[in-house]
Amino acid sequence: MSVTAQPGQVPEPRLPLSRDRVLRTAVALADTYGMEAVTMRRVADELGAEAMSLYHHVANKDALLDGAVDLVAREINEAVAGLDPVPGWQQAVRRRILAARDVLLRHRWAPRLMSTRTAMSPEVVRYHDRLVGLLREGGFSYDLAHHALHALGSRALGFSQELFDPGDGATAGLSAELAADLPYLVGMLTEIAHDDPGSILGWCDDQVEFEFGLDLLLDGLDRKLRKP
Amino acid sequence: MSVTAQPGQVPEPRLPLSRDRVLRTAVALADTYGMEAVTMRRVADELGAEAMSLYHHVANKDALLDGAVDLVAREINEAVAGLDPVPGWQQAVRRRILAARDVLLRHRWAPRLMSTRTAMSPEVVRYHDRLVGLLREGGFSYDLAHHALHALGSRALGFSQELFDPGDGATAGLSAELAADLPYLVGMLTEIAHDDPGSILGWCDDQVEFEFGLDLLLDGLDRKLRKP
DNA sequence: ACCTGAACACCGTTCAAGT
DNA sequence: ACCTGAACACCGTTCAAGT
Repeated sequence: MSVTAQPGQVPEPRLPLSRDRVLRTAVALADTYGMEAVTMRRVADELGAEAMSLYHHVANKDALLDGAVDLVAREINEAVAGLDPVPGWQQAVRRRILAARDVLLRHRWAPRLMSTRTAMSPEVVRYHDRLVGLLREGGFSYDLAHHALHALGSRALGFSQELFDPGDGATAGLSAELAADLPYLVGMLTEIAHDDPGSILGWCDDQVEFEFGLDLLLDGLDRKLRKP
Repeated sequence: MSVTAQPGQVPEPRLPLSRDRVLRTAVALADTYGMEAVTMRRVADELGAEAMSLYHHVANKDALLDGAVDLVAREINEAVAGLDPVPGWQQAVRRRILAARDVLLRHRWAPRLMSTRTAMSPEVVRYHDRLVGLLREGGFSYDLAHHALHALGSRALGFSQELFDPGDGATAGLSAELAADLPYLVGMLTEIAHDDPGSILGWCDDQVEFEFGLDLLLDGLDRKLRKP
């Protein structure tokens, strides 16, 4: 129903669409309902428009997803830019990466999308440029910095691939039959359950494990830096 | 056209479908044409059947993909089982992971799928059980082995997330304007191009970088093992 | 210029029906 | 039991048409 403006009532003049509004809507939808809710029809609906209208602001769905990733990466760069300087390259890199991680924890769909996108996000590239800058200031050769980026992989941006999410019942799914074939995993689970009772379901603290892996890499890099 | 058997000619009695045939066909399709070719209709077509027939052997598409991942993981476990024993936990783990990687290089679609699947593959779990076994024999506590699995992440199975694939023109895409904002990445690229001319496009040797990161982690773990 | 409706080619999947 | 055709609800996208 199209209505002309009425006196004394909000005319609802519907903001015109724009690339930025489209991308922000996609991000908001993914934040709230997950990636599978991000369809052209749904995004348009949220904006009070038709699916086809989006194509005037975004080349196609791939471009829309690329744009959404770029928006999140910009948020990371802004968070990282606000960080106080810290002495020591290792601490500086560590804090920067954990700050990036904080942003990604607010957009849990983003890591998977980032690793799927084929086009590279300018903001993601920018993030890595600044990270190399931090390493250079810490005394890294470009060659070692390059290896460092590869070694860190997705950890540089604050996430790492979790192969199983023990949260959804890794142990619960272990039938007695299956367990018999998995002596080491069962041993690991039972011992840790004994040391720390009540932690068997969802027993892996993601943050702790992420930092463990990160520190292992940073320590190793520091050693290579000192005696190449 | 349905034909009755004719004398002197192959009757083409079409093998009956089976879960195994369905899964193998899915893997073969993905190997040859990539994941996007794996649709219910296409898999059925390849088997000379209708899409709906697959549902008698596989619960739905998700189950089909889970099964395909499991098939690849089984291939990894078989390859790994054939490895000669090696002294030293670090070398043993290293060789096992690189053997897993060799298998995944034959199924390039599999890593992405493995990290997307929500259900856990029995064969993937089995792989990790044996890996923990190797660590235990090397003197790891269950606690350190647990941290080690998390630290290795997808590297344990032989892959790691590449954020950009420099193969598709990372440097080519750098306009002069953009480059001005990326002093460190440009510096890195130009220096390495100078040291190793002709390697600018696709200059990152995936295998070398994978092993660099892997060794960094294994060295770090060894240090923790010796003085906890 | 920006937006839209109808239509197309493609999904995964349900259901009732065939053998 | 195993397999199938038609149909449904949902995609992304093209196109011609509206303002």
